[in-house]
Amino acid sequence: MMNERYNPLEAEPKWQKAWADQEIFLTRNDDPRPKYYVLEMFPYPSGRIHMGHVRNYAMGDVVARYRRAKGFNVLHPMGWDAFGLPAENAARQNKTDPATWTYANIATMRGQLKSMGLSLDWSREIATCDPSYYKHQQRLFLDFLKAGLVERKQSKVNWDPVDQTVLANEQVIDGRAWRSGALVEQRELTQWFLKISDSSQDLLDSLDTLERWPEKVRLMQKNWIGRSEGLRVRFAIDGAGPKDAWRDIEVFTTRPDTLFGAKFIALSPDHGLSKELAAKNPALAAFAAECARVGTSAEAIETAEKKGFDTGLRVAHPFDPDWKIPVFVANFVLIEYGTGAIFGCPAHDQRDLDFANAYGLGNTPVVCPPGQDPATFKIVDVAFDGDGDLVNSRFLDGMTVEAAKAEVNKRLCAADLFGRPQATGTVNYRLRDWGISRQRYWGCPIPVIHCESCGVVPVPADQLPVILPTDVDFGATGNPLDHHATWKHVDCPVCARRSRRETDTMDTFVDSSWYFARFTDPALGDAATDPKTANHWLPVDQYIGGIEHAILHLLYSRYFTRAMKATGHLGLKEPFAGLFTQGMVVHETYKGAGGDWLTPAEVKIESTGGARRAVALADNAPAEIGAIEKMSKSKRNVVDPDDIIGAYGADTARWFMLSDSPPDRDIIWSDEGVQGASRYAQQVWRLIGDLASAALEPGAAAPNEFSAAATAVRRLTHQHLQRVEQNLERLRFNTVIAEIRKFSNALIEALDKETEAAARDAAFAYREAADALAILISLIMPHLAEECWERLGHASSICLAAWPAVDEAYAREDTVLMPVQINGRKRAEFMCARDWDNARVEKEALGLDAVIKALEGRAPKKIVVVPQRIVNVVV
RNA sequence: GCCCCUAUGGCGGAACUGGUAGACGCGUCCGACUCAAAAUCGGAUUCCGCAAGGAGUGCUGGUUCGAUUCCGGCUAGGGGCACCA
Repeated sequence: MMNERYNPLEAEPKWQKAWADQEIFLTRNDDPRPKYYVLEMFPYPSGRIHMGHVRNYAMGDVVARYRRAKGFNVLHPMGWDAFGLPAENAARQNKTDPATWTYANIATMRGQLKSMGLSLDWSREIATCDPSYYKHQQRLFLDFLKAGLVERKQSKVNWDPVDQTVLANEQVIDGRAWRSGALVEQRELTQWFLKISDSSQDLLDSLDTLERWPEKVRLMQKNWIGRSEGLRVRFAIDGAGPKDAWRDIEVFTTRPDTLFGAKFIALSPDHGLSKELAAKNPALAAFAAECARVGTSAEAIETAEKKGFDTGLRVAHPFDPDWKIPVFVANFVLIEYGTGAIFGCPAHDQRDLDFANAYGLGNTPVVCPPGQDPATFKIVDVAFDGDGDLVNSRFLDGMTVEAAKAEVNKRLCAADLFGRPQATGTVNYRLRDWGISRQRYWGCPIPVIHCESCGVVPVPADQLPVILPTDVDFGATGNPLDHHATWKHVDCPVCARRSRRETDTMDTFVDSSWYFARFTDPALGDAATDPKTANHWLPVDQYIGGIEHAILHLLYSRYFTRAMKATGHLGLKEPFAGLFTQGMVVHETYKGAGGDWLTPAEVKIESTGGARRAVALADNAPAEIGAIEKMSKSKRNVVDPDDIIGAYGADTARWFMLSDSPPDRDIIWSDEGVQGASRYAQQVWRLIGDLASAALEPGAAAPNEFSAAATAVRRLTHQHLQRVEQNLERLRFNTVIAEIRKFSNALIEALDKETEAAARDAAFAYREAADALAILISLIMPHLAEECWERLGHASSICLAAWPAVDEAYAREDTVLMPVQINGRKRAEFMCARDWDNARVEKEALGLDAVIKALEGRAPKKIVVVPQRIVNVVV
C-alpha cells in the first residue's frame, strides 16, 4: 500500500495550536473528578532548555496524559525558578538588568517547551521573581517570624569572596562555593535563619511515611539529618574553685562505654574555655589562629595532621577523682557539633588514636573483639570500633558495649557534680538551621526594617510587597541594594524614625519551597494559598526531578510545608507523596587534534568494520572519541533540543528520551537512537494507515462471535494494553516503549497474514487494536497520535479519549508453552491448557519424546510441577 | 574511612513475588527492491562447535528440584556523607 511519509514539522505546530485554541490542558479547580497532581521540578531560566529538561518533562507528560486518559482531573503546571545569581552575573557582564535578562530567557524557554507539545496548563505559569509571587513569600516570612519559626542570630558563615555572598553549609562543596568555585572563607555576620533543626525528629520520622520515594533519597535525607544518641558528661576541672567561671568541661559522646579508655579531653579552638585561656596565653592564641587559617578546604583538612595544644589543665575522671586527664585544644574538634568538646579514647576511635600517638598519650583497649584474648589484645595504629566485651573497665568488665553504655548512663545521670547531674542523655542532630540571608540583589527582599529604637520591625502587611528597585548599579562588588541611594532608607513603621531597610534577600531555595502550593491557585491576590484549594490538590501525587535535589530542595520543601501548616496556609506536612528522580542525559565527548573539545555537531562519526572513528567536520582531521559524560558546556558534548526538534520533531525526541534506558539511570544520547525513534514514528504512521483500511468505522458495535483470527488480534490488544499499563504504573517508560513496539510488531505480522477480504469480526478487532495503539502512542508521541487518530476517523482530539479498558478474558492466555526441565536443565516444551491439573501436566511431560530420550530409562525421583510455569523432573 | 547502589551479548537494556536468560531497540552481516543511493522490506546475530552437544548473568562458596533473582566472602565501577565524637 502506498503511504505518504508522516511530516512532524508540519503536524506538530498544527496540533499544538489546536490544543491551545481548544484549551484542552486547562485545569479547573472545581472539576468534580478525582484529582491527580503531577509536577516536574521547574527550571531555572538560564537561557535555553537542555536535554535534561526534555527528559524530565517528557516523563512528567506521560504521567499527566496517562492520568488524564484514566479519568483524573490532572494538574500539570509549569513555572520558573527565576531568582538567582546568574542573572546578576549577566547584568554585570552585559549591562542588562537582571529582570530584562530573566524575562527574555523565560520567553525563549517557554517557546521551546511549547514546541515539545507538553500537556501543560500554561494559564498557571508563575515566575518566582515576579512581585505577584514574592509578595506572598514575604508575607509567609513575616508569618513565620511571628510564629517563632524564624530567628536572627550571629553566626559564622561561609563567605564566598567571588560572588560576595553567604553560602549554606550545604552549598559548600570541598571547601569551595558550589557556584563560583571560590575558596570559602569564614566570617561572622548576623543572619536570618529558619529553625529547621527544631523539626529534625519530625523530618526524620516522617521519612518512613514517604513510601513512594526512592529508598536512596530517604536514606540520604536520614544521613543528612544525622541523628545520634549519646551522653553529655561533665568532667570537673582539677583545682578549680567555686569562684572560677569554668569548673567543669562538658563533652558529648556516643561511646560512654569507653570512658575507662579515656586519655585526653579535646576542646574546639572556638570553645568558650579555649577562648578564655587564649586571652591569657599568647601561644594558645597563636595556635587557635593557625587552626582558623587552615579553613574548611578539603585539601587542608585532609592533609592537616591532628594537632593539639596542651592547656595545662587537668580534669578528674567521672568515676575516679584521683584519675587526672589532660585537656588539649585540638584542630579536629568542631564547635558546631555536640558541645564543642570531646573525651578521647584512642583505642576505639581512629582520630583519637592518631592524636594520642602524635602526643604520646598511649591507649588502653577497653572493648575486646570476640575471639581475642584480652591479655594480649593491643592497639597500635588501627583503632577498633566494633562490638565486643568490656575489659580494663572495672565494674563494666565483661559487659557488652550496649550494656556498658546503659550502665554508664545510669550511674552518671544519677551522680551529682556541683549540684547538677553529672551527665544527661542527649540526642544530637547534624542538621543545622537554614540560613536564608543572601547579600544579593536578585532575590526576594526580606521584609523587615531596622530601627535604632524599635529594633527589627516587620514591614506592615499593607506595604507589601517590598519591591526590588530597578535603578541599581552593578558597577561595584557587593550587594547593590546596600549601595542604593534611596531604597534602603525608610521611616520606621512604629516610631517614624529614619531607619534602614534590610538589604539582604532570601536564598532561592525559599522560592522553590512552596511553588508547588502556589500552582494550586496562582492568581490568588490576597494570600499565598487558598487552604481549601491547596489541600485539595496537595500532596503532589508524582513529583519528578533530578537526583541532585535529593537533599536540599526536598528537605527545605518538606520543612516549609510544615511551617506553612503551622501558620495556617496549608493543612499537611508532606508536600510530595510520590517522588521520582530521573537520570542524567550523557553523551560522548570529542577532542580535536589541538586538544580542544568539539561539539557533536562539529564531528562526523564514521564506522568501518565495526570500529568507530570521529572526524572533525571543519578540517577533516581525526578527532578523539572520549568518555561518555554528563552533557556540559565545558566539555561541549551538548545536543541542543531545538536542533533535534527542528530535524526530527518533538515526538521523536520524546520517544528516544524514554526508550532504551530505565528512567532513573543515565541515558546516552546517540544519533542512531534518535534515528531509530524517528523510523518508528514512520512505521506507526504506515501501520495505522493499513489498520484504518482494514478496520470498521469508529464506535462500531462488537459482533457476537469472533473467529480464531479475530480473537487472536483481540488478544494481542488486551495483553499488550495490560502490560503497558502495568509498566506505566511503575514509571518504567523504557519497558512501556518495548511493549508498545511489540504490540505494533505483532499487528504488522497479523495484517500480513490476512489474505481474504476482512470479515466483520476481524475488522472490529482491527478497529479496537488501532484505537488502542493510537492512545498508547499518544502518551509519548502526542502529535503523531493526533494525526493517526484523525486518520482513523475520529472527530475530537485524542487527548480527550478515554483509556481503553483491559478485558481480562482476552488478556489471559488459556494455553501456555510449558518448559520441561530434567535436573534443572531445559530439555523439552509442550503446549499446556490452563485448566489441566498437575497429574495431567506430569503425564503429558513424561510422554514427550525428548523427555523419554533424556531420561534414558531412569525413573524420576521427584517431579515438580509449577502450574502455568514449569515442570522439573529430578532423576 | 563509613553508608548506599550497580555489575547480564558488540552496545543500551529485559526477565512479575526463585521457574524457558538475552524481550524491545541500537549496531553489524546477508538478501530483496533500485542504474545507483536513500528510504523500506525479509533473514541472521550470547559464546565454543559443521553438527550432536556443551558453556554462560563480575569472581567465589552456599541454600534449593530449580538462582540474574536469596545468603556468605571477594573484585570492579558509580554515588552520598565525613575530622559529626
